[in-house]
Amino acid sequence: MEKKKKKATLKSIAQHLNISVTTVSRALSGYNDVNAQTRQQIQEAADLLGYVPNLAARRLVTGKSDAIGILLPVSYGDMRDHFLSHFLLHFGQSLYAHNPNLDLIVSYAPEGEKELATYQRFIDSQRVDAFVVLRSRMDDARVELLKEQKVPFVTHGRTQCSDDHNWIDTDARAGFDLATQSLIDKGHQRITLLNLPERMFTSHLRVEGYEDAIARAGLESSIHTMEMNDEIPYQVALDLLKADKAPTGFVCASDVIAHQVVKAAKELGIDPCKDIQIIGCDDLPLSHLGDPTISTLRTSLDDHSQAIIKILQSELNGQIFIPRNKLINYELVERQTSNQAFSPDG
Amino acid sequence: MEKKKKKATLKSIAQHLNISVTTVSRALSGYNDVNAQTRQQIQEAADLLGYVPNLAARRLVTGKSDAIGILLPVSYGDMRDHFLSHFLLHFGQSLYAHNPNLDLIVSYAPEGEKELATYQRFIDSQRVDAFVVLRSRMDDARVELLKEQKVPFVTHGRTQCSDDHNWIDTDARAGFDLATQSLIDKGHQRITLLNLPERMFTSHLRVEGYEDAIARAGLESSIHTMEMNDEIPYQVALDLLKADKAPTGFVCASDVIAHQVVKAAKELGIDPCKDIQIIGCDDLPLSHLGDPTISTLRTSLDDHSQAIIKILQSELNGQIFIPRNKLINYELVERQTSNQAFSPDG
DNA sequence: AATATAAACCAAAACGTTTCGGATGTTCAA
DNA sequence: TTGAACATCCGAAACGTTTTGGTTTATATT
Repeated sequence: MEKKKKKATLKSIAQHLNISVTTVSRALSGYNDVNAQTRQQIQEAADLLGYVPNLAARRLVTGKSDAIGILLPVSYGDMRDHFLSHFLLHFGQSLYAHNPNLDLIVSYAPEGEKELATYQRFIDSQRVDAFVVLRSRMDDARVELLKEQKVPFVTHGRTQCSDDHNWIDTDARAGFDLATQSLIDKGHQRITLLNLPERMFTSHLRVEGYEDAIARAGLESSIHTMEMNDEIPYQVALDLLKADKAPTGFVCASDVIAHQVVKAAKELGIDPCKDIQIIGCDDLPLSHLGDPTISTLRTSLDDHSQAIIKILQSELNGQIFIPRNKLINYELVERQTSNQAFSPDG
Repeated sequence: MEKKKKKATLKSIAQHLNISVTTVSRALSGYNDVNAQTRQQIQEAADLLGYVPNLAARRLVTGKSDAIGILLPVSYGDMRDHFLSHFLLHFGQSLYAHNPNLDLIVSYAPEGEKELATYQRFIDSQRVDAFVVLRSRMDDARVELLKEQKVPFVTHGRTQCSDDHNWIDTDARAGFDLATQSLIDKGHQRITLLNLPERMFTSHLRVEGYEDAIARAGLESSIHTMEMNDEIPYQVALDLLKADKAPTGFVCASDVIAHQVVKAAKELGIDPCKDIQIIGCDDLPLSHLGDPTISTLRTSLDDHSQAIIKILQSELNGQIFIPRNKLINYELVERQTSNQAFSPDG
């Protein structure tokens, strides 16, 4: 009671019980070379004094930081990324649920010349035990750096050399096959894929899935690639819908694109739920609240987080390195733009 | 060259230059009791060897962690929060821009019995120098705890006792005055406020702003309070629109509510841009992409982040404690649901 | 009785900083 | 010539852990 507000340390517990610091330390970390009764006394004293280990001291001596780092790859104009921001929230939660003593350290390293230097500083200061690398690129210098420095990491998205590092990714191939097939099943004969640029690895996978389904049905492939903004997909959709033999089925790489197809259709007096049908991807909030509600391919961010954490965990414990990976399934959520009967005569 | 892959430390620099550790330390931290030439030599050696200070060691001795903590107040069913997730992204970015050596540590402490214990553990382990407290509540135990333990913090949102702690908040009073006034200026005679429950402090401020404008114009106040979900606001809007003397102007506490008003209006054959007009709040992505696009009150998340960081900074440097605060302005973004001429005869 | 084994404990070193309290030599005013 | 003031440097302690390499005592084995 006289120790007042002083922070409890191993030493203070030790002299409180007239015992050595070593024993207190070993008792609290569960070593078995301490007598059951002694351990209990120590535990009680620790609880009483409200002992919480000083992490800096522990980290200094062990060299481990018990922290995971995420260096945000966003740049300034790029802050509205729905996936990234929600992923962060989910990952933080999942990490805590998995182990409340693991810290998540969030910093910032936008693509560019200073990107690698930022990673290097992070590694050197030993702030984190492992990284989660977001927005992985085909040819990703971050991956090379981390591999070379032997820092554990998991990428979100595959890269060129996915064989020799950990990654998780969405199964875009299966997902876009599924979406395309569902339109085929409804009787669509002309189905188009509105895709994003090929610099992203996923874009290729979307093409593969789409073409798998198209080929199975003996239909003709029709793919349009575009940047995603508020204007271009809208124009593309407008042109497509005005053409002869316009497509009736639209599989879109993003809900944002799907939404612009809806807009273009409305403009032309085409019913976006019956005359044509549309499936997007990512299940953005606007998709289930809009008018019409937009069908979409959805993945669970919890699945993403869980998968990453599982890999991280085995990585941090394991002695030998085995590259691990995990594909996350897409689920087709059928909403108004694809859950009604298709009337090809529209 | 022979030191190969060994990590550079103060000691290694010191013996490399045949000089004391103290001097190296003081040179690198910019003290002025070291000769200019010596300092330069040290700096060069440090750069050459790629010296990066070991943060654990520094933290151990200084007792400072150079880290800001955010304990997410979300619970599991509650992960879709648009503000929170985007705020996190922005804040991380802004913090880095302000000082790349400050860590942001994200963990998790949902409202409930364990909430305070989580904070306490965080404080005791000295992981962070300061907290950002999100989703502040009127009567907030976290605030009490942090005040008592004298840990610096800023709340996002005011509390009962806002006088004696740091906070930032949106200026909901001014914002809702502005929105209401803009509808008045368009000629609306019956304007209703669709508000969120009063347990949130902001709800009161919205009422004040709304009533200020209504009173100035000599109109009649009409307020409806509801939970925000996919059903209730829709029903409320439906009932309101069907009634005699239905309101023509709708000021909504959230874009989600605004959106449901649009939906209800469409259902009843009422034009949500001309027969009635609607202003939401928060500028969710669905608002500028939807059909119609929804007018909204917007704040800049960068403003939020900057304000918090500024307060944090003076808090961490300052010796005497002066409670600081900052109101963030709302900006009225006029889109289709309020940027056309109003035709009251509809 | 001697020796091996096991159980329980501990002193001291180490981790890499920062900082306190000088120490040394040089310069300048009186 | 004295001593004060300054510029520059440094040794050693401290921060709170973990871990190494023991020692001591009791028990089991030969």
